[in-house]
Amino acid sequence: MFAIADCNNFYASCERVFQPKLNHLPIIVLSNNDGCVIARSNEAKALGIKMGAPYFKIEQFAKQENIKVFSSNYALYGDMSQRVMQVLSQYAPRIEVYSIDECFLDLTGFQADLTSYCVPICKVVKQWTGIPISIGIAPTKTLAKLANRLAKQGQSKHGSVLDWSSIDEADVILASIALDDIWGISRRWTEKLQQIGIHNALQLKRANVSLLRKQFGVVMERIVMELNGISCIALEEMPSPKKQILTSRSFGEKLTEYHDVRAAVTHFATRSAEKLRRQKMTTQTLTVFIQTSPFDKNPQYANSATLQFDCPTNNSSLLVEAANHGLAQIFKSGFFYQRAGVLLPELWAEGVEQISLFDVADSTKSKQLMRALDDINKKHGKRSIVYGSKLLSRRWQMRQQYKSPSYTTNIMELMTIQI
DNA sequence: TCTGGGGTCCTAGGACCC
DNA sequence: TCTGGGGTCCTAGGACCC
Repeated sequence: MFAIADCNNFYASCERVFQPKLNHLPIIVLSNNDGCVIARSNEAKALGIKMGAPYFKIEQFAKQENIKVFSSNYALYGDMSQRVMQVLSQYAPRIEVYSIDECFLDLTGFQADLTSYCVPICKVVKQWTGIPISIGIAPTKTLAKLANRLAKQGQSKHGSVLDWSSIDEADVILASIALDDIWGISRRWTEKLQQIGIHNALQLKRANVSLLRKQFGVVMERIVMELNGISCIALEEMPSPKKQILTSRSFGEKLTEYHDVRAAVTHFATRSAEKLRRQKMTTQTLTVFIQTSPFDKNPQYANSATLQFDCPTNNSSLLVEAANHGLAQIFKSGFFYQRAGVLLPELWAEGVEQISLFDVADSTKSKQLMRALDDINKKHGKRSIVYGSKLLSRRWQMRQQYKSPSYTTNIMELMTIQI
């Protein structure tokens, strides 16, 4: 038996915790670079703001309707997420933190009425963190997600909690659910399913499984089984180690100069190395890529370069050097670059890598240097020590015009109260 | 002027092994 | 007249998630 707890309009709710005057007012949160809408309060949804809408297209409307706009503040959202997850973890022997705002709970074997068990969870999370959540309960993850969606739509007699098994005519409900509201089914598959006469969740539940397996593969087969109440997607308690690490950004403005892009790439390589070390991993491969904007009417260009290290490493200096080397190979002047990134596509656990027969580098020294670097940056602020090529330019940095303070993670940005 | 940033899994096909 | 059986690894592309 699964429950899924899902924070309502999570990013918008995080902003509201620290500005309660915004309760009941329309709020939107923008993606990095203040590009697209990625979260909306219910009031903003009611005004017709679409998920993913480019901000510059709705800016006028937002002003006109007095919608409160925020840049993404991931320091805040990440910290608030941890608080919510910590509370939830007290209510089940096993949980799976599925995303920044969602968590599966294993309720297998619980004797109590599950709805009565979960209603207080919502209350406590709200009281202790300020974040409103909804809970869906079902024998499979897929059905739990559907129950959660129905709860959010106000279709439960118990407020924000809905147990799938308490629904009298589940098939009638299923018939009213669109295909792309099902977890794992998006636009392409919706179109493909409609072509073979399947138009809603009930039809998919009753469809011929082996036929669907042939046409769509095992992923679709699992979805159909799960709709039928047969659990195929297990709870994954331990986060599995990362298989790749990507650091990339759109630039705050289009860049044409090599040194501007180089500064960005140096930063991405440094960040990637930091992520590697935090996860105690190394990489033997680095890919650096650059691209112009697909929306740009100017000539388009995109390219990448992949470099190999002699031995797996997480040394920032080596990654920065490789990224700069790769950039030199692919950079062409005359283009308006919009985005760049550094990808580490295959990772190793630190210490298990194959070293080179001829490697004479003192790896102990390298490790000590990186530890000193990380310690200093931790103690004295994130960017106390940086690589020189990052200082060539700041023009790549993203726009964040509407960012709220990092209330919970930066002592300098604590909330102030006037009496 | 202005359109995000991370990830994962599966499959088919080709190359290769004994 | 007739030419096996059982595998692995890698890659690209396509789909999906939040």
